[in-house]
Amino acid sequence: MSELDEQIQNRREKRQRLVEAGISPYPHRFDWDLEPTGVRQQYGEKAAEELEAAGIKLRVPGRVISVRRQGKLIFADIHDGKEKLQLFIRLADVPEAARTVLDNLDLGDIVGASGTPMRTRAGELSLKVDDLQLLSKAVRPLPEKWHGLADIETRYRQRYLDLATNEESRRVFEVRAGVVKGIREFLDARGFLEVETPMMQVIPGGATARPFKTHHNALDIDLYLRIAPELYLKRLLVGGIPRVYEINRNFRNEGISTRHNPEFTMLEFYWAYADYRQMMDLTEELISGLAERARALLEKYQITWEGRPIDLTRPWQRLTLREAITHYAGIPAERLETKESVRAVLEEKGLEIPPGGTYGHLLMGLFEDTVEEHLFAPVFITEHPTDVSPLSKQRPDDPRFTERFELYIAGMEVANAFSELNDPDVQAERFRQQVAAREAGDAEGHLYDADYVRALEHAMPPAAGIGIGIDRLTMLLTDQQSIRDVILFPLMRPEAGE
RNA sequence: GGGCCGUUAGCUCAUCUGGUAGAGCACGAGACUUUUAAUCUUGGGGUGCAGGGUUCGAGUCCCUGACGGCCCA
Repeated sequence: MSELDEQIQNRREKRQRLVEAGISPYPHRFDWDLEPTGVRQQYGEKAAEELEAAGIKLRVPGRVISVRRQGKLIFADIHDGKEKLQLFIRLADVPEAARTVLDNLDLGDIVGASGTPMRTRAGELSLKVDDLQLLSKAVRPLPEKWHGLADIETRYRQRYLDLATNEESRRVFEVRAGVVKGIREFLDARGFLEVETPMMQVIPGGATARPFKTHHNALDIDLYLRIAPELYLKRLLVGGIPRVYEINRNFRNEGISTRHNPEFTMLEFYWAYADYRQMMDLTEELISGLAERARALLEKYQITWEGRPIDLTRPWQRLTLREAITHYAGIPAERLETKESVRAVLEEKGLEIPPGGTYGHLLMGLFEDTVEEHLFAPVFITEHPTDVSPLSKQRPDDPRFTERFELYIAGMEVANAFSELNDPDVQAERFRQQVAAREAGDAEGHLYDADYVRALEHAMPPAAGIGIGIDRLTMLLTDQQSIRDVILFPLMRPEAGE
């Protein structure tokens, strides 16, 4: 018999013995007073005499993660996913049924203990147990406790084992929840309305990406999983919701990497009567606040990336795209003014000429290849070319560029925002240009959305809008280098035999 | 899609140049009434990712494939 089969069989036999003794291995409920974390919070500071004098009775549930048997005395640690509590059990103190449970107890079992908080000779806060109940029998063993579960593949495929054994992993997802909660509090306090817009769309818009395709049988139409909620949220601006946001999933049918999962979570919000400069101020405030929250949850002195501290002190640097290229790649400003001169720079540096081939594509390509990697401290990169920003408002003084910014922190693009284009005729023309580019072979060009143009014809207030990737933001705040470490169940190829 | 790396006991990892696969934890049996990575005695546990090849002999060398990781596109 293999090792694993043997352990499982042992556990199943123990379970059978319990059943034969009239003890259910899966009872229906347990009325409890505190979990281990709560017991620590409430009694962690109390002295031994104080606890003894108080003589409090508590019922505490948790998973057994460690057992130290010492003759007629048993020490066991139970865990609630966050903290552990030691059970101090004298066999003489507990009823027959509890002794049967203890005789057949395994690591990983979930139990409910009744007893009195006390302190052992070694000073460890413990529950002096007078009764113990099995709440759920584990017939399969947990990974070893000391090293935890290290195998990356198993951590992603069997996240429950990762969470059950690795404290750090659990923390990351607590921070993620804190980030989302913090965003809601921040926006709700400023009068933003949270909404949900379609995930299944007839015309996938609002971003440049390849969509997932699906089909609705009753209507017999092809649908696409959304690549962004943008165009729907702006329809709501037209409809008279001047401050609106959505935190939800987007889907992009592209490669998988440490920074890309096919489904990922985005915050988008739209703020009527404001422009992209005001949006930069608000973004600083929002993300600084979220960083504070993350620091508190992680009990960290400072946010770090690959161990290197990130200085989030405001205000953050603001550079135009062209200034950034001049500063980081040493290209004179005058060489960034025309398509031909930018192409010459790319050729001189031996860099790839991006497809699409417009001035904007070339300038963005140069930026990505020479600047992005240097952007560690938070920096707003502004004024992206108009032809790569089909939903952004142009600068009044130079229509080649838009009122747009991307926020970079630790080399990662964290946010993308702009003053929203609300002239219906200009928007229609931009869509036409995108469609033409698509027909010329640019697979990522936007599709023409006639209803969206019609909505703009009814007047959309001037507004600034932003998209912030929740996964990447969580990576940044928790110092996790892979997006798979901040998504509970990242997409994996199915295991053999599935 | 390309390059490099990984896959050995339930878990974490060893096994130099090819010569009968080991440890710690976990597991079984026993001892122990203040342990906390408990300790002590003792025992069991392997399709070395899969398939093919070279060889007297392959976990180890070669080829193909699967899954995963990192980097690049």
